[in-house]
Amino acid sequence: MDTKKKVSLAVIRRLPRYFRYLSDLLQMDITRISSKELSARMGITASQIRQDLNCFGGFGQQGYGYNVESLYKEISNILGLNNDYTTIIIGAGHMGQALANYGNFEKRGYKLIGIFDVNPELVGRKIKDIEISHMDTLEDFIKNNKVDIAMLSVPFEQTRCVADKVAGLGIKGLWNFSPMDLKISYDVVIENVHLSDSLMVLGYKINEKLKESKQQKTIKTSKHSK
Amino acid sequence: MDTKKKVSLAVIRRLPRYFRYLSDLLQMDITRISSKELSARMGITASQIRQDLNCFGGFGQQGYGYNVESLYKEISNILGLNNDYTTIIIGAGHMGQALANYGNFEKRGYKLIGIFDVNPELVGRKIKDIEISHMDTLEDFIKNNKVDIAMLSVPFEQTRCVADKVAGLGIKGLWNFSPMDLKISYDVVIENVHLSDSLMVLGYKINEKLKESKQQKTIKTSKHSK
DNA sequence: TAGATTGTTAATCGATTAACAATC
DNA sequence: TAGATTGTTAATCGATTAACAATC
Repeated sequence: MDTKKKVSLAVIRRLPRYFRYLSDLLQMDITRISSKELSARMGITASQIRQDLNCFGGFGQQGYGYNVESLYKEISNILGLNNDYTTIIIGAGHMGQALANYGNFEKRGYKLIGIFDVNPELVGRKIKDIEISHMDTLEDFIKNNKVDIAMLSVPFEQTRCVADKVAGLGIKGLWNFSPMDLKISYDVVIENVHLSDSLMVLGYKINEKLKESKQQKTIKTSKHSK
Repeated sequence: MDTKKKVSLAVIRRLPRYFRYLSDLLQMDITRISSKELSARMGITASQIRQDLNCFGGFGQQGYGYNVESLYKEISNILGLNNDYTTIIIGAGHMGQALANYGNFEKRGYKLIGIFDVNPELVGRKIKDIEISHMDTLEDFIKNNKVDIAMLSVPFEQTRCVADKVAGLGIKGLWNFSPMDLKISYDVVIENVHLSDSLMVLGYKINEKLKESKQQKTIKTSKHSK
């Protein structure tokens, strides 16, 4: 029946950006915006903005543009930000702690309800009113609580095993911080972060720019020498 | 002169993945690999692998495939992992501390040489032998030391200002952890992380899957009721 | 030599951009 | 009504995949 074409991941990955820019506009008390204006702000084409938004519905009005507040709400809805997901953090090392302490997730409806680690020195300590529990209690916890998302910040070697375990227990999504591409047999959605990949790409870009400027110099020099 | 076409970002973003898989193969003492085998492991087409690698050179050999070690080295080189970049962390909150404590960056040639924060309670404390300095000393530090990369983990509101400052001081790359798209006038390369965007995408995917399975149920039910 | 597998060209697919009729 | 701007179709561009001659 519903033969709507599936929205491409490229579009999805732009949604949080739209959300951020609309949120900014809202804060600046701007009530309406045209695709052209938004295009100038975001640095993408107006055509793409209209194309993107129309994957989900006709949110605009000819001759007027888009109402900032209602578009903001629409995109929140599409992203599921009104859904009140529950999350747990597995691995309370430095990265796990940073995630636990990051307040913005709660604001967006991601409620942290548990933190787990194997390290007895960490177990019992509290982060933001949540006590770190031992990994041994993880299985029972998931069975007794509705847990939507597990944030994985365990060491590389343990990632696969932990991921498989929680996936088997019926968690819906995995947010993976380990530099490893998770492939899970269970019916679970995965989003990889791969910080080190990102840093390597930065390194590449720097390298590239350096080479370019060297080449520029060479060209200049050879001109002079002629 | 050099009319080679610029390699697309899509290809660049796959390089760290190749690097990881080759690193794994090396550890497993596998000396050669065909694009077909690698394809099976990585879940991308053999064609794409060959196409990607050929952007940088003919690293393989007909009838044989690729030598794992030499390909590994080639990709390290392309990514600039033998370059010994120096880095500083600006913002020593939880995320900054997590970054400082993450050992793998050093291994890849990213050497942390400074950490900065405005918080007097943090200034003076040490992370991995590096004392946290006050932000006021940042400018002098960059002038007196070659700093390639600044990792920005400051609060949202301060990101733009800090980014502009360090860019003006001649830093080559910015690794931005704030949920804000940096646009810098200076000649600096930027890589954004945007963790919250990633989490929102995960939320979307979960939402989507949920809708699908509900639809499935509806279809089943309507069949029964017929 | 025969088999395997690359490098590379051509075909396909998908995503972005341009154009414009519809309409507020 | 005239001007603005959308929604949407068509054109273009780029990225992925298929195919195969070259060659180890």
